[in-house]
Amino acid sequence: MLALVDCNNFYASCERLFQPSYRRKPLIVLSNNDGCVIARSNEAKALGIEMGVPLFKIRPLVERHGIALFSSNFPLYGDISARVMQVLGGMTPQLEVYSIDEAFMEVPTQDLGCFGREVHLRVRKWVGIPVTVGIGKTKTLAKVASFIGKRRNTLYHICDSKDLLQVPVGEVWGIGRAFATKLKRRGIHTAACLAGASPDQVRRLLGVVGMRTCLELRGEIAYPLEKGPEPKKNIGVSRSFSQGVTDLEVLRGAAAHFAERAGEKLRAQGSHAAGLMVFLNTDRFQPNPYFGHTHVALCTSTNRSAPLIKAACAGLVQLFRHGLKYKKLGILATGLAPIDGGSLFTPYDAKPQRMQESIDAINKRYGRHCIQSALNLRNDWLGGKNSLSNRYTTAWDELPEVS
DNA sequence: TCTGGGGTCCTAGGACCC
DNA sequence: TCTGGGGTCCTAGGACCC
Repeated sequence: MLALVDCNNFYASCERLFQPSYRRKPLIVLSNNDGCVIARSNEAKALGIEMGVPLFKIRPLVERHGIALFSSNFPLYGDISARVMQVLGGMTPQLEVYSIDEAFMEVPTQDLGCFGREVHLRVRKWVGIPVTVGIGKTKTLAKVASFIGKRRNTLYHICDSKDLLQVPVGEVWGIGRAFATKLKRRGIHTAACLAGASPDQVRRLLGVVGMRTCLELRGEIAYPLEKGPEPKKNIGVSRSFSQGVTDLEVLRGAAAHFAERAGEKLRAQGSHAAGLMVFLNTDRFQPNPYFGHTHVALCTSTNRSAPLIKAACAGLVQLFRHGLKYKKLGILATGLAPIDGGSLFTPYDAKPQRMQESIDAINKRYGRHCIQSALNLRNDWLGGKNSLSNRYTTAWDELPEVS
């Protein structure tokens, strides 16, 4: 049997962990630039705040009900997530960390209820975060169980066949808006109905992906538990700007920053990139937006910041058109491959490599961005985070104080 | 005025090879 | 007038996830 452990309203719960006065109060967490809602406490959900709505559309509601606002604080959420996963890792022979707030695990005992309750209690006690445990024969059924558990507000739920009747087909893991529309058009409205359909028919309608979901709902494993974390096949960094940017030099600062960040991510997973895709757009909500993208090949595969920055800036200059007001810039490292020491034909120069290692060592010891590209000094593209909480667990000068 | 960021997988079609 | 068969790799686009 498989369990899905899902942290309830994860980002909202993280904020409450260090500011308990917000318990039982409506609270929302906002995306970059305090733009959209990306997490809501149950009280905020009850007020009708939808996932993903832009803040400006719900301002009146926020003020009327005194809803607490938080800017997103990913250093905090990432650290709390790691603690939750560590606790889960101690309770199962096999854990698959699925996202920042979810993990699948093999249930090592016959007593499913006891296991579900124990997982909830242990995470609650050791980390302080509420989780819902869904148990089923497949990942998709564990997801169904978690859906029911959350709706009934229980600590855990074990999937049984009647549950599928209560789950709208669009709520099934793997069925998004487009698939749900196609299914409903053919009279398939619930998970039970999808499970009852013929897998071949579902395959013709939705392709193999849809068919796998159908099989999983019937109790047949199509997505086994994964062993270790696979290295990422793409690594991207992008940001929207709160104010439109017209100045190439400001964009260059942002491009350098993103390339440096991408380099950090590449080095962290031990990969090289062969190229860099650069994206530049104007406001997508205005008429005739500009969407530019270009690919820049790197002379040799690398994960060092300097050549990545150079490539990012080269791509940017290609895409830049005078007189436009840009709202978003992004880069994507492509052609990722593990570092293998290079081949006979790749030129290898140890010096820049050693320099990168030294920079990383200094930054690790004295703080991120202690040494960085001078281009990064131009950071006026950075948007505001008006309601940012402290990094309670990852920054010495922001630790909680007890008086 | 204000609208997130970071991923995955599958499929179809074109280029190219023998 | 007749115009093969089989394979790989790459890319773009669409669907999904949190």
